[in-house]
Amino acid sequence: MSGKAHDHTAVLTQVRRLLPQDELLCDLGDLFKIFGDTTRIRILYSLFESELCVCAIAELLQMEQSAISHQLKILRSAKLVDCRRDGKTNIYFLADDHVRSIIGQGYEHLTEEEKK
Amino acid sequence: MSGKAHDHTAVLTQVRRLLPQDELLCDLGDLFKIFGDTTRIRILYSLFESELCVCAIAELLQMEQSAISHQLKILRSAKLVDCRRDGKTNIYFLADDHVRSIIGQGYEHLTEEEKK
DNA sequence: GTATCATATGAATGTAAGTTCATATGAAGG
DNA sequence: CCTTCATATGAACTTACATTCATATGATAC
Repeated sequence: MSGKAHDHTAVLTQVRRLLPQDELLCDLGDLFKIFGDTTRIRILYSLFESELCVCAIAELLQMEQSAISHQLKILRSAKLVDCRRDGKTNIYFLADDHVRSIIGQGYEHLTEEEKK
Repeated sequence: MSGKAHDHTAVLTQVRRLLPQDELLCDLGDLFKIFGDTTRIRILYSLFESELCVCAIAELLQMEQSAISHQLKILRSAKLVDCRRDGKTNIYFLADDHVRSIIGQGYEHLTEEEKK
């Protein structure tokens, strides 16, 4: 894109070799994008303690049931949560322990910056 | 927000006790939002191997220097990368090992889903 | 000083995405 | 059947945000 600049072909060929495929990098971005929303983070955190039905989450977060449903659909399509039917209600729960690890790492980054 | 629904006050009071403050949840969302962009992920991944100047990153990712600069500013304000002057160029590098851990956890989640 | 390279930045633009509203689906009870 | 509760979903609206373009800053060399 840029015109000719100072040379860094040496470093670049090495970095380029070790850079993952675009598809993986894209998938990673998409995954983290899902964690990048306060509502979804709050939903996931809620499910840390207990599985919950949709209206319980809505009540807990003081949000419309519809908004929660939309977000749960996104979380589900990313395989971060799953659900089962129980009569009229749908019970949602964490589908993956990576959710805890990922959020945990983020938490650590934040609290370490705090100390400085 | 919703009208009266079936009762879950019991679970909710417990979950509510263990739910972090809104400010922390918000900060977590903001942090992950930064990882939720392919360009920024690619920049971070590039810096896994070696520190790089702005125009090297731009050349590597085949993007405008301006776009890279804007994203580096965001990464820097989140304390994920840092930079130092070297003559006319600015050399950027990872500021934090959590970057590797966070991306690593995301990577594991993706590859595990792959297997299923 | 001036010229040039490397980078930063502000404004504008286009697009993605979260919430709301209205409504549809689906299950249980009468 | 019909009603009600729980949830899902599509459309519209609004805001956030990534990129581009033009330009400013900053450093080196002459």
